[in-house]
Amino acid sequence: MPGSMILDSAQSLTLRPAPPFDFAGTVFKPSHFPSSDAGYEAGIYRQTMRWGGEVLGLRLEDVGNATQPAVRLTVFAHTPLTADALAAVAAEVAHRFGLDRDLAPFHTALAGDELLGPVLARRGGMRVSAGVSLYEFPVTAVVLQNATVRRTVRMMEALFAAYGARAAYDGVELSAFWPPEALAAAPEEDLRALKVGYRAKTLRRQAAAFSSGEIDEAVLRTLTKDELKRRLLGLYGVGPASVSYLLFEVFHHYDALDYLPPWEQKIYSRLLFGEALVPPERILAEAGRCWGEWRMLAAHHLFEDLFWQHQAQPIPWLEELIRL
DNA sequence: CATCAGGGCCCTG
DNA sequence: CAGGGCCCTGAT
Repeated sequence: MPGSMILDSAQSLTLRPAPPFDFAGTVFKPSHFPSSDAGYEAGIYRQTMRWGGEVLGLRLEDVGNATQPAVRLTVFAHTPLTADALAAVAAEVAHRFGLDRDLAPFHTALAGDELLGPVLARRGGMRVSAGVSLYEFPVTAVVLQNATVRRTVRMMEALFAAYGARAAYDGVELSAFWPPEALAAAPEEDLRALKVGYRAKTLRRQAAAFSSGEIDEAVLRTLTKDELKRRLLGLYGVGPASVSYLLFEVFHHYDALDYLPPWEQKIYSRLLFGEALVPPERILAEAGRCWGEWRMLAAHHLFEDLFWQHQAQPIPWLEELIRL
């Protein structure tokens, strides 16, 4: 990998999400596998972002309070962005981190929920967020398939090392994603050398779909959930599990809980029923009954809250499920 | 040493 | 719609 690029131009602006807002719960999802393109420490979130052919460095910091939430966004770049480009980046960041959404109706509807109420009191205002792009998200879904977390992390880092970049800014050095063209052009055997196995084919085909312009995220954002789901399932390597993640984390459909993969099944079995393993249909039915159109958002709150608790004080049964 | 499942999905019959 | 196969690892 070439040396890291220095991003020494910094431009800042302030984003103002509607209350309630939880900064930490929004930028850092403890249930996600760690990856070197992002980091959260001492109340500051940093991640790289490939944007318009450039690698940018983002820094997000909480500068608000309960009644007037505010996020200071600083965009680091090799050369300063134009005012329009900076505004476009800010709008994209606001979208990716759900800062353009209002969770007040969700809170009003479910503050009295037996399971969710206490979680909302602790972590109320946590947004649904995915820092990565629509192309990058399926990459992370693909390295999760049929793999334990340890292997997922290795595959992801091997891909960063071979095809990504390194960016130094704001006192840190982080990895950055590659443009889809880079993987679309890579020989399958080169990818296999990174020990991604059968995923090599998937990664190439997805990269090709994005580099050819066949996918237009702006158009996808305007589709209904069902139509969007149909289109996303057309992406090679995206099946029922990945499409749920996409609908929820990238497109912010708060009701995208119609399928439960095995790992989630185990965790929600404990959370909702206090049992080791409950059939997925029963979990889905219970979520629909309790939370209706908010079912995935509510489930996400319970899920992340559990991982926050686990960080503070390890939970044995969860420890076993997070097999590194 | 062999076997198997893992935070799926594709393809075939 | 069911089930085999897929890369590689770590657990058994």
